[in-house]
Amino acid sequence: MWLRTSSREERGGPPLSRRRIVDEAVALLDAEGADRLTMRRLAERLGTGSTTLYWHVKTKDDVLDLALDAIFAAVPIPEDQEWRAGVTRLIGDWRATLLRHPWSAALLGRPMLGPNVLARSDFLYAALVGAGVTEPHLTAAAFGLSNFVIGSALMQATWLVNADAETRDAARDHMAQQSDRYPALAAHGPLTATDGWDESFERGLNWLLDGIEATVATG
Amino acid sequence: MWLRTSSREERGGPPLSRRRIVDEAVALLDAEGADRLTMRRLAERLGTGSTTLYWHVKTKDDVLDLALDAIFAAVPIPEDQEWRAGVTRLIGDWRATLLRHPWSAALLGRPMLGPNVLARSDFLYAALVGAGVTEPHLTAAAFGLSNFVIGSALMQATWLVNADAETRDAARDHMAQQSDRYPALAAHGPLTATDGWDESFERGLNWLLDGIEATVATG
DNA sequence: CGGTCACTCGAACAACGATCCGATGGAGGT
DNA sequence: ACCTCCATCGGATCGTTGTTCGAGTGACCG
Repeated sequence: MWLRTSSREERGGPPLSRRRIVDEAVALLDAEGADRLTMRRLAERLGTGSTTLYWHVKTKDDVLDLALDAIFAAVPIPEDQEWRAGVTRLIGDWRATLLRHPWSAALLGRPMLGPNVLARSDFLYAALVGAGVTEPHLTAAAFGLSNFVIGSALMQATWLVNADAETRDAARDHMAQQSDRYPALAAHGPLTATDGWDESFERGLNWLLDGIEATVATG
Repeated sequence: MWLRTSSREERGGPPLSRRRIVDEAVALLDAEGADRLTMRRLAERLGTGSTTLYWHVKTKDDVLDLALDAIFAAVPIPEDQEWRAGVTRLIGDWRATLLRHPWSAALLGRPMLGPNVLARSDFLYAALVGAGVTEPHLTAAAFGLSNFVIGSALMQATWLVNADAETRDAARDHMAQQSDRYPALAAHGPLTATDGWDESFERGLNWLLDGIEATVATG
């Protein structure tokens, strides 16, 4: 009896649940990246066998979908704000969350239909409608803002993930070596520098918001 | 001698080369999608052994990087146009190419440093500089436009790839079932419809271009 | 003719996602 | 106290993947 191996202490704390699996998956993704997430490794961190996970979850893709939606719980839904301030905050927090979990960039190519994502998309639509934006500008505004955040986070996360000095230096050398072939790029584009990205993001976001705001003024 | 299996006719035509591998990889990706691309299957289509590919290419990721860059050869670099028309064309063709090869969306999370991508980025920078856009607006403009195309194509390709009626209907049902939880979304957002995307894309692009144009007017 | 060089490929390895089938253990009934 | 049931777990295993190793093959050059 005391030699039993399956006491709750020797396993990973509370009983296994979909919730615990997803939380641990996010932790593992944060720590080691998207390609290091394995059902076996995930199970090991949870103190269970790998096959046990399949009782709570149908496939590995489900884990990824759930993990991707889970991180957006950290994006607060603004309340009682003027529409533009609220949208700016939502989009900014959205981007910050994507960048805090750079592995999420690689997963953006799958349908995002989780409750957290839907709730925040719903807020976005509601805020735009409340601002007086009407079709066909409404769809364009919602899509434009979403696409802008996603693209922005994807590009920046690409360089956050490959942040090893080797890749970075190789890229810089590669560019410098062919600076005659890409003159404008060599003169202005620090492609691997993530310094001005926050400011650039804000600028682009404001261009979009200005355009959206103009449609409600002129109809 | 006549029993020899390695005559050129029994293998795949001309001798193997990096060029042929990449072309066939693009064809395979177009035909079956990103997850069906296997070194073995790719080799089979080329009429060679799977391990032979590793003589011309270091890893599978190299094949993906090369294939991703290869498709942008189909994006013509505009010439002799007013800057806004040229940029609009470039971005539009860029998006069209991404959508013509929907598997590319899943690969956008990797550094794009191929010659085709760099040449077109160089044109974008040059066009903006020629228009009189200066820092810090220049970086923001280039990033904003790039991010917008990438995000837009990524979102739309997500639904092109999962275009099976099953997934689509399931998504629609899932939304309709919880329309009380997401009222604004249910009222306006046909998330799975790709109808108005072209128009929405153009609208968003023009908002960005308007904003960029304004910075050159006011300094 | 001998040798070098570019190129090819079968066998093999480790790791992966996924699944079968059996073991375990606690709750609840009798 | 015993049995039954069912949620929960895991060892063994299957098929597939990316990649390496070393042995080949033929063309070309001296």
